[in-house]
Amino acid sequence: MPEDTAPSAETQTPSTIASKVPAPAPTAPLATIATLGQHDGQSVTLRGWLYNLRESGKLLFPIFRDGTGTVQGVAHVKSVPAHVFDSLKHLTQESSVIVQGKVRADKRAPGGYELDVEDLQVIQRVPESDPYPISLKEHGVDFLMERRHLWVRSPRQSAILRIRAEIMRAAAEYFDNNGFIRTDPPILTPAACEGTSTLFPVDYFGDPAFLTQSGQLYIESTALALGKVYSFGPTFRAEKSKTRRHLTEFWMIEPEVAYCDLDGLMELAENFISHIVQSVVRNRRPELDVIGRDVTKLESITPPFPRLRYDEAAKMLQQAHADGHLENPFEYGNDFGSPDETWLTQQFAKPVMVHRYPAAVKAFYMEPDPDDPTFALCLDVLAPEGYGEVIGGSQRVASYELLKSRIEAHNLPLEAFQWYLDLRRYGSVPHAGFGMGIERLVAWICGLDHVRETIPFARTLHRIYP
RNA sequence: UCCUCAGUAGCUCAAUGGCAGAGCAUUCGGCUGUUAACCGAAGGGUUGUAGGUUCGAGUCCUACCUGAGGAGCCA
Repeated sequence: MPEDTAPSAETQTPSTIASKVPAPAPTAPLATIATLGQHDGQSVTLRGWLYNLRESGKLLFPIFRDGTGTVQGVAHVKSVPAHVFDSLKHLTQESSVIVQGKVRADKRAPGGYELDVEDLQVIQRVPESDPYPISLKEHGVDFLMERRHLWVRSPRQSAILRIRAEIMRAAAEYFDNNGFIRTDPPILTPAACEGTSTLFPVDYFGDPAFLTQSGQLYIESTALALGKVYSFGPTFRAEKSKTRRHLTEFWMIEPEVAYCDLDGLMELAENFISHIVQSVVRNRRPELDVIGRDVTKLESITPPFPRLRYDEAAKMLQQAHADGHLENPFEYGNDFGSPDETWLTQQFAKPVMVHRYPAAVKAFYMEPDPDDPTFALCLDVLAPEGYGEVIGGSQRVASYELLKSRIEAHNLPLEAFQWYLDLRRYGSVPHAGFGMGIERLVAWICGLDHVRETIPFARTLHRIYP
């Protein structure tokens, strides 16, 4: 209730007291800007902030935001009480207000409705001596990231966070509706999962420990207990990557399925991604419009996705270099470089699933292809429009002897993997899983050029504030 | 770790080696339908740091700091 949330005059510093005359709280029923259409012709109370203020003589055009959207108010000097007009006229950007007004459909309004202001209660007035730093004009990346705690209020950033939330909801929904059990792995781990990436060390009561880089090994365990499982949580990489695709802390959702092979995994991946994209198209259309995303490109994301063996992709890359589309030649047997991957995804309208990479360039736990053991039964899903890898996964090594020799060949500490080897000692089965980076998926679906805008507070190589 | 680029007013950016500038923001004034409103005025500067070249350096040179983009590695 407004009476409960309004700070008393005693708790405010003199400079932020809204008015010497305490304004009575508006009494009309509460509404949100997103649902104004249900109140056409009625007086409602909105609780929010002043986004912008324009004026034209005796007319004021305040734009309010409340977290659900923005609406333009209209206040004429003759139509509102004098103290309301005065405090509105000198109101500052991002001051918090409770405003009462009559909803009126108007063709000139971007959202279809305007609010004829009737009453106004200023909760906290931003002093003009220290104005809100993020103006409506252009700003640089560093300036905005330094004020990320305020930047999230902007319509574009809010829309992205709403789409992110829908992506996470739909992703969990897909697994929940298809018989998966969510089993979250630990974030504090005793050793590297893969022994490759650089990890963040932490002191665990005097013992060394690390922040997880993947929950995969742990959910292989729960998959053999529960059949179909997934995990969803933050993961950490201490690599000094400095690109538009990298964060040091990011969210990953990982399914793992017992009695699943590579073909089953590819089917899961294309259905999973399609479900997420179509949920966003269906449930977050206004937000996609706010950020200017071409929705037709998302509507076409349905199964099946194109599948490409590593061999075929390699031939395409070599041809692309011969034709002058790629600067550097692709050397068969290597993993794809970033420019290779970008070019490859631009050849397809849908995500492309590249499978069966050379085992030599892939992780130790990947099952070799029985048709040719120099290849791994693995899968990368590359998002279109140049976005690149959003999913990496594989069928896992099922044989105890092979897994043990792989661990030794990679110079990994065998004792740390005894529990993992147990999964092959007691009822080993073919199983497979993948990990999907949420931020890269958000970047692709939103059409962003950097992952730092896909998460409320991005952690990058040079940023841990705010 | 390597390569490239940048750092000037609160913000975004100009300034041939020769007086430190504009738009926005802020304050004041004007305007009864504005859409990042517009018009007029005012205040606002240790040009990232240290050194060097020069009659004279925001500009040229050296080192350093900070950030951005890319490579590698990955989701």
